[in-house]
Amino acid sequence: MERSLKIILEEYFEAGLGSFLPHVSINNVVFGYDHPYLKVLVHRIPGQNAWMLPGGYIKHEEDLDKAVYRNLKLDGIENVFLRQIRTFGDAFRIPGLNETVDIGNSKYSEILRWASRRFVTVVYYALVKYHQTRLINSVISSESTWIDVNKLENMGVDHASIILETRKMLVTELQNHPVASSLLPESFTFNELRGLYEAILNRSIDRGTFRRKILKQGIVEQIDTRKDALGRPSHLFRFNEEMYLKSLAEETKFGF
Amino acid sequence: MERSLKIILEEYFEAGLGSFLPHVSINNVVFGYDHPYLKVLVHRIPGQNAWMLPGGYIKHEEDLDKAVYRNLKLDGIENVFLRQIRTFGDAFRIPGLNETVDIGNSKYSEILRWASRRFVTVVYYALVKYHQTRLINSVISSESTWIDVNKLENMGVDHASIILETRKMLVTELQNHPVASSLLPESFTFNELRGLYEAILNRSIDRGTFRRKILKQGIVEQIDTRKDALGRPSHLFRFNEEMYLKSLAEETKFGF
DNA sequence: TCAAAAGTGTTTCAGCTACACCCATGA
DNA sequence: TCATGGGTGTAGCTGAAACACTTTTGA
Repeated sequence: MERSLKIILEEYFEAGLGSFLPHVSINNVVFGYDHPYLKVLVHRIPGQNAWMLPGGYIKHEEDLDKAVYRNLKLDGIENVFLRQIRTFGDAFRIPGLNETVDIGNSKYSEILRWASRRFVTVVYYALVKYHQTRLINSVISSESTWIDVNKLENMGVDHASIILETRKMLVTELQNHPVASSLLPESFTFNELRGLYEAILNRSIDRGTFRRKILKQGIVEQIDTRKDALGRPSHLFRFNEEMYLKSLAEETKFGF
Repeated sequence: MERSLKIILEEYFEAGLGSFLPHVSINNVVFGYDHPYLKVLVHRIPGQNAWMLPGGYIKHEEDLDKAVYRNLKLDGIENVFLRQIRTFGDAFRIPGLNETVDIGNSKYSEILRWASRRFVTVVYYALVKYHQTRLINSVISSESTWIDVNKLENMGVDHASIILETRKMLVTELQNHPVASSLLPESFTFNELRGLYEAILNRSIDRGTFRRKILKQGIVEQIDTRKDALGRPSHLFRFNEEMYLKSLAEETKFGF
């Protein structure tokens, strides 16, 4: 296992350590919705037990946002809703990292030494359409998977707490903007939409109240009727692009 | 002027360029309230025309937050409410920076070269009690001053847009948490408190509605009566520390 | 005709808005 | 007694919550 990690790292850094900004990394919290579960994307590199958030580094003349898109693409993630959360910058946020440094002289040791220095990490969250996403095992990870956001087990370094903080931001985001559109397929039923809201907010919502509230916002429109399920068939809806963009751009207005 | 800038920079970097993380900087948007104006703190270094946000760099084994406090203290700013906004990371966010680089070999040139490379900047905002603050002209600036947040003129690089974005975050913050306590003196009248809300939200608020709303939250308590002004004397209030902390910690609950 | 799920009606309650009115003070 | 600002009362509106009711389908 040790050997394949070596190869993987050398491949990832093939352009040389000098092509990346030192001391700055990126981490992405990628949310997906698999009715009725809210999930988050994690990685595991060979020979390691703990799950990690996907991440990467920034090239010297690359915009921060561009670097995030590039890294997401390595996992097969495209067409996402992307937003920055914040930067985590405690000097020793990754406990004991320095102890793992090899003292050899190979390129591998050089990489390990580089990656084991102090890093400030800029965290983004991304919302993707779960069922339209095909994960790729990128150069840096041999295993990618979705885990239930309420069952974070075996997360490495400070990534569990990063996910928890990001989850709170997602709640705030949902209350201000109809971001659900980025997590659902083209068409969906009201039940699926409500399930998503319930998953994010982590509580149940009255069916009638929910329906009226969403309909009044005018962000969804009926397109069809589904006849495949048990019980009374439900209508299919899609997001009204125009209204959706409009309410995305709107200033949040509440309180005073 | 050129000469004093040289001295100043050499002083600031006396411990050597190696003591700071390269490519990462900090900028602070410091808000103060001088009834009825919301103000922001800016700097100007010798020989320069444009105003800049105060800022600095992070030491190798220094927490990000600690670096921010250290840099604020250089300006005489202490006891602040501090929150991270986001990180600005466009590769060329500072246009034409490289053109200013001298090609000499002095320590001064070395500093200029170091500071002219690509920087990712982590932006914080701070709320301070304007009338309890005495600005210090720190090593890095020869001029510090408060400017009206609605009259941003002659701001350098991308700092005007950073202030504008931060101002929006402040609005959101105010709607979720009673951050006004960090901007007002110990005691204040309802009119001053309302003036602050109006300054931040940039609109007028009904007197009666405002008073009832604040009183119901229980975050202020009456302490005295002021008799020095024209017209009917107003009551003086102070923030109730307990209730204030409680509502700071509260999850924002609105919308669904 | 029954279970299951979609969809609607309706009552109640809370909170905000706007504006009018009253109060306390100094000139 | 008037101007100036502080402080209160209240009618009307809006919208959320809760829950009961109706509708449409498959078995």
